[in-house]
Amino acid sequence: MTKKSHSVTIRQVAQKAGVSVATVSRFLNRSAAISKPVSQRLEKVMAELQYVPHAAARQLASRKTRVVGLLLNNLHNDFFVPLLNGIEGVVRKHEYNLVIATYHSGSRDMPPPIGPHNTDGMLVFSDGLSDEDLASLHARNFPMVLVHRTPPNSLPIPSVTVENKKITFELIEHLIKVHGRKRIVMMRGPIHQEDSYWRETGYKAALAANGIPFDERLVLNGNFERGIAYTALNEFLASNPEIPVDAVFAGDDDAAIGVLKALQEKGHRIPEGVSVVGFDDLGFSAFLTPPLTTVSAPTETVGRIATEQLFSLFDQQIPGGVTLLPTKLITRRSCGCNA
Amino acid sequence: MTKKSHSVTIRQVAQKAGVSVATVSRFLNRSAAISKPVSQRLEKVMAELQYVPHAAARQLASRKTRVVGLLLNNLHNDFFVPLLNGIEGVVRKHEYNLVIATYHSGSRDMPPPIGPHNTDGMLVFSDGLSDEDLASLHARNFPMVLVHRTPPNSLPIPSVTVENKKITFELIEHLIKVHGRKRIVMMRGPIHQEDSYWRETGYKAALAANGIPFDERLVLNGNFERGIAYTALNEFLASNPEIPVDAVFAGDDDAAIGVLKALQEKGHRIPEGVSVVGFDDLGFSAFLTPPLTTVSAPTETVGRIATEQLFSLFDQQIPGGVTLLPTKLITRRSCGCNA
DNA sequence: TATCCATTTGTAACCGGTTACTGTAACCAG
DNA sequence: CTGGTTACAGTAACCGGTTACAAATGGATA
Repeated sequence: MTKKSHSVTIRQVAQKAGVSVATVSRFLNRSAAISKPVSQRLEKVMAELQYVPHAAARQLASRKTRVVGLLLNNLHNDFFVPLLNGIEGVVRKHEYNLVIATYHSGSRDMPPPIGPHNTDGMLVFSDGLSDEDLASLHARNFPMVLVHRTPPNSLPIPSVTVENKKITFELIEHLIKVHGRKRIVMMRGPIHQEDSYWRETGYKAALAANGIPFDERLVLNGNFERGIAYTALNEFLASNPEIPVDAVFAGDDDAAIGVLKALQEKGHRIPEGVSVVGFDDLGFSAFLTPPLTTVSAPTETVGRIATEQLFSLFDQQIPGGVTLLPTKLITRRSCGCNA
Repeated sequence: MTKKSHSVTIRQVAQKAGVSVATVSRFLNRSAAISKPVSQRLEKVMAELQYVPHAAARQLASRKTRVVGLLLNNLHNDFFVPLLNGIEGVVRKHEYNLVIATYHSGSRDMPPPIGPHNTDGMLVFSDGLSDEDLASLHARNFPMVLVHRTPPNSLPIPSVTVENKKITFELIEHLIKVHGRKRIVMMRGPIHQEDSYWRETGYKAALAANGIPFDERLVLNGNFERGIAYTALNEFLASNPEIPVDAVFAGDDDAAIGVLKALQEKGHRIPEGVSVVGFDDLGFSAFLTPPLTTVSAPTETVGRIATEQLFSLFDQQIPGGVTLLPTKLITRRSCGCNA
């Protein structure tokens, strides 16, 4: 067993090509003009030696990591596939690397795994970093873009998210006005998650606007996860058989899967007995049983724009403020439409 | 604008604590015993200074990155959520970082973004690395675990995947024997993808075992992607109206979504007119219209085991050979069962 | 008290790049 | 022929840690 054989260094390349290390470095980074003959010689030698620059050495010397971080609460939702896809595309285009890590408010006894020490900047989609953490990182001039979260104290940290409140208002009002629903259960998302907060606000506003009293008992914790939503709704149904639920807003499409399962197992007919609606319009949502009424959110675009803004921060360009992408109501059968 | 303010170094900590840098380093890495009073003093000083070790410097000196890489063809499939979840959990448990990158055979003009120069080892779920690439990395002693791919030339590279051929045989035979299907379209996955290969083999074997002649025209490219599957099936239906298709094996559940869409748009009734089956049993599959008959594959477990094997390679432990996880037929309505 | 061993700490040479500063050659105008 | 550019290349000091080796400390033993 030879030891880790990445032993080809810039000095070996330099020696073999008969030039100095500075020349090789400049050639690698295009940081100065190198004469044609020398360039060609270097190209050949590097190929022969299979030279690959050592990332850590480069990072140490140049003080840039060429890495962007993505901090997530968890990885339990199909929502992350389009998001990651949008992010990764931009990261790769810039020839950076992407490190993803989960970190949520429950892990606050350990430091965040990514930060200024190992990334040039990061995308924050996590409640693991408190407002103070964000402020302190921002004060240290660390490039960040918030995803589905607005900056604290109106700090000039760019933020990319989607419109939640108005569309949820529409969604709930649709249930009330078009389908005559009155006892609408709402499954909350993770606590302190902003989408969740605004969706709840929209939900309450729609109830109020239509003269339906708000009933605290109808708000459950679905956590934007099918399993948790399934359990929560089951418990609710079992312990409150006297409440005549006629609709469920699942919080998001993932949770909607758990909601459908729980309701169908109890023999509820959807949408005849109970309407179900979600949020996000994930790829599968049009094909659920029944097809899910939901809100389409441009998740891949969120990822793409957020990452582009992060890179523009690297270039010291003006930050983008809060970017609020439009959402759209998608009515399918699960609410009672298209029957 | 102050410059990147991560300026607290180990020497400052050492000076303020009145010890040498070696002591601080040893304390950080627990690489030698440090006396109680010194430890406490260091702890306090590091907190005061908010010292965070510089990852690149550490990597350079210790010749370890504490990073594991994951190479993927793309990020277009919900399949990746459980896979990533399994991987990330193990990575975090070991206090490593995870960098994910897409790299497929079409990107072969550029070098892979991750490798020995920036990771301690990697998980390969990608056709971007040829068998020769793998062999060469393995020869250089670079820890790797293959995911859904078997090692070339029976090289001792651990590999974790799921049983494809036998279960696909069962799946197709189920269509034939139980539901009397004879003209079964098969949507291939990405070319050179092994799951795809074995599923195709199982498909052919089932046809042969049941006296159904293989018809090349019925094999389409679905690429394990809903959009591509949708387009491919649409084109097929449009240009071969004379072929009386009575079943479609979508290749995987993601493609099944596109298949359902294309068939339903053409007015086919599922499962009465055409049976549809998938593979993977993703979270949504039981809730499609109609519920999808598929094969359940322990994807999160694949991710977890593969990552654990990678870490055991780091410890020089004996590699694990090929791990073949069991799969299981799940019959639902889309094939004609549970009508 | 002198000697020895074990434990803890310190000094300084790396790790493999980047880059400020310097040097040299080639070319031009005067 | 000389002085001044311009264009390219080289030397060596960093970047912030790790660790081999050496040394100091202190307690036990003779």
